[in-house]
Amino acid sequence: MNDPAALVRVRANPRKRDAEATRAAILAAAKTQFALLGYDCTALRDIAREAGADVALVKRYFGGKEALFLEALKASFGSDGLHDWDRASFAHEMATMLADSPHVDEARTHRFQFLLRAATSPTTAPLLNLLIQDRFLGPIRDWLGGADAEARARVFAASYIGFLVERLIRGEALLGRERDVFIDRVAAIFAALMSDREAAT
Amino acid sequence: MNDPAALVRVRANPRKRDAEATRAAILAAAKTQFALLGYDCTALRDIAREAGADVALVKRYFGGKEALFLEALKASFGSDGLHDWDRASFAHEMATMLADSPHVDEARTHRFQFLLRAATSPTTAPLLNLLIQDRFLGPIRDWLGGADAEARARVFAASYIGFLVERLIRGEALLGRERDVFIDRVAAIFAALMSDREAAT
DNA sequence: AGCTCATGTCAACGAACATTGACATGGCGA
DNA sequence: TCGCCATGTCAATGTTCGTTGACATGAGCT
Repeated sequence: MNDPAALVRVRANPRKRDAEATRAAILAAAKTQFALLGYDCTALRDIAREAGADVALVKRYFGGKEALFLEALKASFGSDGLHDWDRASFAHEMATMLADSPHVDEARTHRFQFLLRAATSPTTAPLLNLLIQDRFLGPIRDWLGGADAEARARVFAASYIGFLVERLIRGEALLGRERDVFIDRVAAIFAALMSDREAAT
Repeated sequence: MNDPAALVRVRANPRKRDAEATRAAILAAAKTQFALLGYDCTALRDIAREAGADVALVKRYFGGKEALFLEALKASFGSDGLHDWDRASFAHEMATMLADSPHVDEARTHRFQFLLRAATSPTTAPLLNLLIQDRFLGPIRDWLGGADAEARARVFAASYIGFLVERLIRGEALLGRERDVFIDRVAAIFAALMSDREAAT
């Protein structure tokens, strides 16, 4: 995004003619840009410039914008991040991450921002149904386990996305007691969903 | 959206020269289109066609696309819908609405879809901070009441948006036991947030 | 009726975009 | 060293968009 440093870097380190490296660079830039701006607001030219390549190469290596988007989306969900969470501390840690600034867990945030952007763009939303099932809802369901894992995973995923949007909208950081209450409440939601025993009302 | 019926209707009921009516028609069409497609994917020409007006009138009456969007956004949140909910049945009714097809509560869904689209578009997101505070978070906070209403309203609003996104992504309807569990879990979340006494973990 | 100004229509502009095919060029095998 | 093909570059095309100013027209007033 008008990053002069990137241009300098590109000119300083001209890639040797290497199709694979170029393809990878384009894909990496695509992941970033699509996650940041969404499908509609991302220009192939920007991706190409960020990757230090030409727009025409995008067409050559990926076929077109939509194909590039799909590949970037799939690549972003290659390794899911749930397996390595400690179940005991998960709810509280996740809630803390959601309460504080977006820079705490950049990589994870990035991936799910990508998902969110993809889900809320009318152009790409129809493409997501299957992918969501396989790479998002599925892993969550398996990780949750227990009875009615499917439905709980739905609520889990929905809440998660909602908190991401909230953090996206909210500019300033939460502080003091408001932050504590926010974390406690969010943690309670996740904790409840991790159990297959419905809490008493 | 290529709706021949709209064209026919327009030609059949040509508005008499009435600036106010034309302005209102454009604004109504804008509310629909912006909510449906988001800021970036909505073309002024489509809005004008839907309203049976000319593109130039958009400029004359509103000044430009961004101004029209802001006015449409504010107009969509003129009357908030929380006051008239029955508090006793709120959580379950809201959860049911979120579980079932988008057509159950068209108007309310519509308004919040507008908000969601506005929040997730990089073009319009920066404009939202104040509006969100005043017309969305504020009413929820007041409606919730009790201790730490601010923080609870944040979690409430975030969850709500998340469930809207989930419904947007999910194509098919929820059925049978999955639907029941979904509703119960979502209702539990809302119910917990309506109380200022944190549930025991 | 005639004038007039609010209201509506139209065509065009310039920018941004994805896509495409023609062209240049560097690296590698013969 | 020479030639070829993968790789990279460039310019052009067609489309869509927001915006703009010039022009037409109808309703209401004198």
